[in-house]
Amino acid sequence: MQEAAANDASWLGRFPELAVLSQDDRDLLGERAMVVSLPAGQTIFAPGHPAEQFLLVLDGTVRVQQSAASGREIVLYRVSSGESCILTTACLLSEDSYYAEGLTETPVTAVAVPRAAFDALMARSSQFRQFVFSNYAQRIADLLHVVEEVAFERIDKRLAQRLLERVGENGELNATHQDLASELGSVREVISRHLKEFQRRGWIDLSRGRIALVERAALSRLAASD
Amino acid sequence: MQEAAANDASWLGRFPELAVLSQDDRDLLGERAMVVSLPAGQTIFAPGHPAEQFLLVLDGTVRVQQSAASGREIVLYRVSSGESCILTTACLLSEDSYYAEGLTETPVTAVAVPRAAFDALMARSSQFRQFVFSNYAQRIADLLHVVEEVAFERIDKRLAQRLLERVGENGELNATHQDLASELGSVREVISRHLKEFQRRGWIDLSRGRIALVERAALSRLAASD
DNA sequence: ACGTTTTCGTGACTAAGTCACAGACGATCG
DNA sequence: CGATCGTCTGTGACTTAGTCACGAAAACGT
Repeated sequence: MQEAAANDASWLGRFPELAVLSQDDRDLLGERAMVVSLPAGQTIFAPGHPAEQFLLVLDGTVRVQQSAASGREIVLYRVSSGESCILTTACLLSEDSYYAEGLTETPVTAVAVPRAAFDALMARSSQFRQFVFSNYAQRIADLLHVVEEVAFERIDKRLAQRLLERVGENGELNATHQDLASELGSVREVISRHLKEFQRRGWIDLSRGRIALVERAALSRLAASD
Repeated sequence: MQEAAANDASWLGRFPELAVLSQDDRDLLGERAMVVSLPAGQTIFAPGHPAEQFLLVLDGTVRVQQSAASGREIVLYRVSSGESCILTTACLLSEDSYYAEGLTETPVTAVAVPRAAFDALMARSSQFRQFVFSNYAQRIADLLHVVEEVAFERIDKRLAQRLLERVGENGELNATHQDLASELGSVREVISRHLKEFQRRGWIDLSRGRIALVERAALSRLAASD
């Protein structure tokens, strides 16, 4: 973890909801918060290893996922630039362990607000409270969305959605079948078979660790089907 | 909705975490909060119909569930005596609609804290903030548990767990197969078949709208199996 | 007692997940 | 270059879960 100079709160521009803070509150953040850099693949929080800071992501993405004893995993949501990793604060307060973990998916630059500064801002700034609450609300909405998908949606539809979500500018994704299975809380074999069927229909092109989307429209249609 | 006399904050005894509030804060709740009575089957909040008050449940239970377009449902968690219906506050802040709804499952007595009083307490009482945050944390933990179960657990195990959870003092439950399917986010036929199998093994006794647990130990074993 | 509504049972089928193993690709190193 | 090794992918056979289409049985009201 690298620290930048304190007192530099230029990063505040990334968080429109914090722009409304008073000068005093902005100063507090400038003084107490630190910009940190994390490599990809770093664990931010995990069961039995809660985070001690409130993180605001500037660059990169943090993946929050749940792992089962069987080894199966499911991605709950991602925290990206301009968003906060609010679950870390909830982790601190819950006696029950969480079984959710946060990992940096890319190198991440983030602002770490120490617990004491976080508490102080919660106490004195209604705008900051508003920011924190709307973050909670967003994450709860994300979790409800996951429940809905896992409980009620077909896997081929969900797979098509993910392919479209995660495709890069070049129309490709670098992901193994196992990676996609872990995204969706499914297993490789099932994903492999559906990908194969997509390929048979000419929708995608498969190679080892790489998927190229050929017929985006067809995938979109499946992704939007009821 | 019936209101009780204001200024009577004797209900505070039900919330140990609020016992630590200052006298001023307790007075505020006594003055502004109102005890309300709701019949069973009442909708507390629903998509496009958010609640405008922070509810603290004194008696009865509120069921929070999610409904899919197909008609399938899943219970997310229940709010019972001494707990708060914190999702209502998150609902207010989230632009995305929620698709979760809250229903009184029994007649419910609750304390309704108006928005303004809630905001005032959040501003001035760290203990109240602590209370609200730990409520959020608990509900998030509940949601994570639902995700884990739906994504990774077998339906027979989950069914056994529910039977044990929801059985009454007399060793019976009044629930249709459809009710149990809606609890678990499954469908009636699947539940019927598993119940039938449980009965064949002598674990339960079935009659219309009623299930009697005969071999609780066997159900517990299944519920705890990995 | 009769028709109506709700609940439950069941067979035949599709979708998803499990298990076991084989083959194929790509990097690395003599 | 070709052999080797770890990872990734393909596939068949099977179990579990969900869908669809019925029909039968139990409770309910009049």
